[in-house]
Amino acid sequence: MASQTSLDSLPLFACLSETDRQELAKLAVEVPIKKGQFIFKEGDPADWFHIVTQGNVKCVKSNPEGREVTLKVLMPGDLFCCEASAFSGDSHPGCAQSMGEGTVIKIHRKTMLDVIQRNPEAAVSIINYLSHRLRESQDNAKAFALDRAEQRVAALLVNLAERSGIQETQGIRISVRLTHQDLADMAGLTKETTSRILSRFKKDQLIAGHGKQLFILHLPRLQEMAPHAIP
Amino acid sequence: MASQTSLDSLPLFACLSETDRQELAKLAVEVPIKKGQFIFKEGDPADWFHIVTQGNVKCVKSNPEGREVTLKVLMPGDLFCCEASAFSGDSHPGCAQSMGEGTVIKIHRKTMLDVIQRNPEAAVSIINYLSHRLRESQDNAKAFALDRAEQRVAALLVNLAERSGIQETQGIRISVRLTHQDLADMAGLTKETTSRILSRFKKDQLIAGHGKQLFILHLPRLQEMAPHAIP
DNA sequence: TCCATTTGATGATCTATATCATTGTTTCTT
DNA sequence: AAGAAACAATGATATAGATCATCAAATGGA
Repeated sequence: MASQTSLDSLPLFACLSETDRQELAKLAVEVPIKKGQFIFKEGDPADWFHIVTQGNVKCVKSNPEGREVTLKVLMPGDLFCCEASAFSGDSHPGCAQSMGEGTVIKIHRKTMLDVIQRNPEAAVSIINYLSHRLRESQDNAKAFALDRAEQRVAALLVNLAERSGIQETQGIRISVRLTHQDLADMAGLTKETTSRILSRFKKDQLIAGHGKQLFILHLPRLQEMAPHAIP
Repeated sequence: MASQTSLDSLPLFACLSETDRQELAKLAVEVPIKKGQFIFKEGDPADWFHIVTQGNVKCVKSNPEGREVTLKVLMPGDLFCCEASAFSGDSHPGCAQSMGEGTVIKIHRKTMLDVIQRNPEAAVSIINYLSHRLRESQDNAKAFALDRAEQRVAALLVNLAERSGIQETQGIRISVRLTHQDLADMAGLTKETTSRILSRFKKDQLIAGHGKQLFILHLPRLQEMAPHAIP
């Protein structure tokens, strides 16, 4: 059973009545997650709807040779597994793996369907969320198909800065701790190529970083490097 | 105003009451489309919800150098532009271009929102549709990031066979007419690479084709070549 | 039906990024 | 705090697929 406060703070459920929210809190399950732990794996039945409340979770797919792509790094508040047609009860199309200590809330598919049936506004929130995720995913696919390694890394850094950046004196700190391999998996590159590009960015004073602590020093130049939509 | 019959045949609206459907038909606009015509372009305001009723429409994105990716080829019955957050009134993240003669139905964002608010089942249909599209798009991104050219072409042919294939004596005919450039744009490759791979497939008796008429001769072998989900 | 235009096939060459390899640095574990 | 393990930096080399180029075949508009 999830604590009342964790559900209250989710914009997704902001539109629910107090009673409905209490009802939902009773049926939701809060689970702690540890670094590296799989919340579900590709092919598992998708009976639960998940929401990250603390920490970060990555959605990954891999090929038989063991190479991986990270399709999305989830931040607190993000839904996941809905992309797996949790609603229609399909199996998971990819793995969800915790990137550190954290918590997720699990809500059963049926409970969620019930909430949606009774709250058209919640349904619209979810539709908007999914539209947004679809758009992101298509952007990503486009980047893999058309953009150069350097552009992809620049776009990735901009995205991370926007989604998890904290303004500090030295620059924008990326609050998610990521290895070069993690970044490579997100950009669809090898760790070596990613490392070389980051070295170049450091030399050009676009970023700084000791170890896994990353700082964006010059966001505008990175934004310029990342491909723009065509007018 | 859209004809009653075209709306009736859409699974998406199957759950609506007769009255609601008539209401919707009155507010929906049916538009003929010609080959090459843009239904909307990247950046246009997304005020309309579109459904293909006849013909094929492709969703494309391009880079400043003029290279293109086709993110999806829509068949009759497919929604589009919803991925553009039509619901929240954003602008289109990509272009929609007709691949031949056809028809689309346009429903205004507000009308659609209204239908959803009053019909929770319609909302659930749309959520399922979006989940499915997100899943597809993520599969696609994974393929661009990890799969080889040949695997991507094989997977593309399998997908086309499933979605538009017609069993005939010679094999499965792909009912959508596509040039090598079209296939290349879908697989994230150049037309030359695609052409070479198709030549190889022809030599190996996996496919056949005169001109733009494509036949799948050996679906199982193509399915084997296309990457599988890992168990 | 004929000719212009678009599309397909295929060779030669180039290049961005992967792969392989090594050494130094940071981060965990106890 | 020390040693083990994971990670980063960077050079050398390989390669899948892009690019450039040419000619043949199919398609479509007059």
